[in-house]
Amino acid sequence: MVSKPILGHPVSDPDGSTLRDVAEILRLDHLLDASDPLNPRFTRRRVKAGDYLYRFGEAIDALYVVRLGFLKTVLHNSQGDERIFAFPMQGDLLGFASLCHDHYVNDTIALTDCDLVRIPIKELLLTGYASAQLDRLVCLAASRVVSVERGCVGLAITVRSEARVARFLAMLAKRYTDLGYSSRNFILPMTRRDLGSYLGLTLETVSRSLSALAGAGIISVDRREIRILQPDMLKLPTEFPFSIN
Amino acid sequence: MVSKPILGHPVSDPDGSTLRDVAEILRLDHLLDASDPLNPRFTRRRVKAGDYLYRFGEAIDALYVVRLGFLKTVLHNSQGDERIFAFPMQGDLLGFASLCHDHYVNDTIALTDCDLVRIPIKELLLTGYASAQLDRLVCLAASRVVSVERGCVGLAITVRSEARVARFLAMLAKRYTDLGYSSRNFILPMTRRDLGSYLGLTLETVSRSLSALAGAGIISVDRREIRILQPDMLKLPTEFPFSIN
DNA sequence: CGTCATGTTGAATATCATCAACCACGGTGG
DNA sequence: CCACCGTGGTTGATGATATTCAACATGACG
Repeated sequence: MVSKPILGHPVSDPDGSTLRDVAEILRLDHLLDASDPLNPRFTRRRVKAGDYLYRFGEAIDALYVVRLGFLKTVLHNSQGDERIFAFPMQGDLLGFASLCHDHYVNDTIALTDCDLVRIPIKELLLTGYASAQLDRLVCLAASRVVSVERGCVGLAITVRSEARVARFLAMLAKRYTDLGYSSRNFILPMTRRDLGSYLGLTLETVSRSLSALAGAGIISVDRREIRILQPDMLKLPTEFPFSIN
Repeated sequence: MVSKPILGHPVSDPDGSTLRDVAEILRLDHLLDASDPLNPRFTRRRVKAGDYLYRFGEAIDALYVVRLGFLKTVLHNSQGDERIFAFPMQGDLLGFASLCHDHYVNDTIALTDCDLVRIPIKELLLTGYASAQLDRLVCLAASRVVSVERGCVGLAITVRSEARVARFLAMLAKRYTDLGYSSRNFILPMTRRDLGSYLGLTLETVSRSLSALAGAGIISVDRREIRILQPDMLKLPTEFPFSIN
């Protein structure tokens, strides 16, 4: 099942990936030179739902690219409560913020069973070898990380809670569309609490906002199952003029 | 004046910078190989207070590293109001979020007279030449951008307005310390409105929060002039356990 | 079948935005 | 020199909105 094609990109080996595989997962394969048959091979890593990909403070030895599944990126403060600031999914780069430190600066936890490609730091920061192409890939993927996270800042600041939730759903739907999945029906991979932490709201407010959107006939909600009835109505409030992704 | 040493890092040429200069401004010079005397030379760019460094939608041709001064990074939405999501200062990398697009994805405006080093995109994404070292520098500087911006997300989401303002001041003080300036007395380079836009507050709330902190004896405020009286009290509410920077 | 995690909904309270008045400062022009 | 005006900043009163505390519903799992 894992070795099957993902969105039309066949994977040569269930336990390893070429640089080309990585580029395809990142949707940056158009930037790769057609040559390079003897690419480095990257190992695969699988993480079960609820397990940690890495923990705050661990020595950083690799970045990851998500091939399948959902995760959450969590920061714990000294009082013990947590703040989620990203829900990485297929095609996202993980660990980049930690690169300039010598340890991971957050916890990253799988929300669903996940399948990732492991990019060793050595591979990345070493001069020579095929690193030039890899550097370019990582640079551009990282740029996208920044770009997306800026959207999230705007999202978290927007005043009306209903608008925040609506925009989050719109962003998620857009990402599903880009990946070739249905953007009308999907499952929220995170709890209301997680979503609230991400959006800067309490879980009750998230629940109320979802109910309100459902009451207005814009979506229908059944626990984690979301059905978008009026896509246009989701994006309208305080839309930002750059593409999230 | 511009050609004078900055924080002990002499600059060889007032109108050009070597890769080593860039590394020093980024405070990443320890990562550079000692060799490479024939580095690429980067041009300097000066921007007057109030002027644009670049505008949303312009074709992206360069990243910038701030050598001196303060700027603001602004996103305008369709309704015409603006949202600030960064106040780049000395040692910061600019434009990285735009790298994965073919145009700048925000407006960047100088708050004070600024002096920047221009890093052409061609230089960056070209294989060969001294690009390996430059790539490494940019990658790590970009990682820091992400790291800092995540702190800002947490900042913008934190519930109490007073805590947001306090944490912002603490962050700014820390950055001044790192640059070798006084962390007890400094001038806010931005208006209350800008600060509010950045923190997700109105300018009135920012003003009130500053007054409240002053009333508690934690700081003293005279328009843009801030004096920190009790540094410990600034960081206490909802402190995040990773270093901003 | 009970227990736990998750989610919904209600009522009371705290907090921030809004609207508004006012002050200080810097520049311009009479 | 001073009146005038615009920008930036402070402070107050009021109302909208989200949080908090709480009760209850539902589904998963042993």
